[in-house]
Amino acid sequence: MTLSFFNTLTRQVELFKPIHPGQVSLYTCGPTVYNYAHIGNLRTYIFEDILRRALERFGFKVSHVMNITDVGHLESDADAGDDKMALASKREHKSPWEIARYYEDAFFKDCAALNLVKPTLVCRATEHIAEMQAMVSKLIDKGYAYVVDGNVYFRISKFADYAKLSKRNLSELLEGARVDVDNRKESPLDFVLWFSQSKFPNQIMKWESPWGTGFPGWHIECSAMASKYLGEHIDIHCGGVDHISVHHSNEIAQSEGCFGHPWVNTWMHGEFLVLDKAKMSKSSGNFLTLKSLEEQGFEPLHYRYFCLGAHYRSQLFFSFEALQGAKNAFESLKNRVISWKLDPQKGAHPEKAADYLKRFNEALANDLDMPIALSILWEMLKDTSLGGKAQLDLMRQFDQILGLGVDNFEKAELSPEQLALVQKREEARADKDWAKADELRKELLGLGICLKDTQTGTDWYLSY
RNA sequence: GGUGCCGUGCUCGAGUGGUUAGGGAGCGGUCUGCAAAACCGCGAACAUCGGUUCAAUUCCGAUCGGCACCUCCA
Repeated sequence: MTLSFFNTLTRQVELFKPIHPGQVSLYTCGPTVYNYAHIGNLRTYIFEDILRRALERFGFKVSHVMNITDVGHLESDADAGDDKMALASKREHKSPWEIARYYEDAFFKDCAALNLVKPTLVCRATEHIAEMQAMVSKLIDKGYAYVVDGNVYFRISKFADYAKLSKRNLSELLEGARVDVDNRKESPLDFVLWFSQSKFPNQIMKWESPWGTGFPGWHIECSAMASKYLGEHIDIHCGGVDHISVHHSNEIAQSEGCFGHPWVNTWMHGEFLVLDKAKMSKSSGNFLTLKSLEEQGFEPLHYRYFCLGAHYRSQLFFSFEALQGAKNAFESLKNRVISWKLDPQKGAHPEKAADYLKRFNEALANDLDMPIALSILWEMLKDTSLGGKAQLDLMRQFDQILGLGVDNFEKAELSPEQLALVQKREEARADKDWAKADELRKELLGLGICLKDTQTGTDWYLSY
């Protein structure tokens, strides 16, 4: 069985073959840390987490690098709009550095809550200014970049393959380009590598450079850091679909211009989570965070499960109703797992487990087809001929990919007061005082506890 | 304006040239003092209009609708 992935570069599902046998270099574009990550951002990191886990299941040693964009960037290369770090800084009365560290920390807390496997290396843009400058210098030397008034721009016309990722022709892009007020550029499509002259002369985050004191363009950080830690030729680079036509196209141009050879073998992009018929936008402030979901009674893992229901290359429409469905399914799954843990029965046909695992892995290998993987999971959950023991074992293996935290599923503890109520009801039942028993049941239900009368006594579980 | 993707039952969401996806919700049943959980069963779909074909939800075209990208953005 071999992994296959959809490669944006070729627009096809391809058999995955690493550059070095048994090893994979993976670069995933990280967050810009001027605000909380919203659930749309997080969907992409969940997709990348499944990818990471899949690679490891198939035996690869993965070097996974993620950047943290902690430098402020303008809304466009044309020096228009606002610097989001500076805005946040003003809003919260903190220095840009404090803002960056605060939201970086918040981001990793969200990741942990979603059971995302940590990248093997996380790197901050502000700690790699020298590497970026070195790359910019090299691009100038090779004629791929030019300096105007202290700003450095990438010369698109020099890089013939500029549209190879976006599959759009240059004249089309030029026609579509919005009015560009930066007349320092040779072409509207040229993008900034280094900014010394911006409308923010009092920029707090700034560094000395051969071209003037300023800050790097947005795209250069990924190229500089990816090559520093993963080399000049990497296996997989991921991000959201919005990055295809600008950010990643620019990264390819500057990296391949600099190195003189192809840079990334496989480009993978996660589709958007769509909310209220509009995409969630971090910069417009219209977004939901993990915290907003928690305030409505949803745990981070409910959201993770919700995301697994759709293929990463399909748009996923968010609604609280749909999330509630995911929550119900997740809790039902959890209760099954707990019952297996408490009473691992041997089934009539535990040997069928191997087939379920094979089918699950096949779905995974087929461009991370999690909706199919989930349907196999549910088929397995309901197949009592396997027996709880085999089902639990299989569930643990599935969960190495799904990341739902099966090992942490435990029967919740009741407080002594709650246990006393359960006891009181049992006594009422023994006395056949049904009215009192029902009243106590109702009281417990108000505390989120459902009772289940069995032959061996009264059992309980948490309602959801 | 340009480019691309998509349109499946009450809902979310896979998939396929002829044969059951799956989850949630709903309904009926078994079980129960009553419940709950579990289990069994049930209903219901492929935007519209043409075309290709023995056969189309699946292929082709048009229309309508939605979304995304072209600008910081997952």
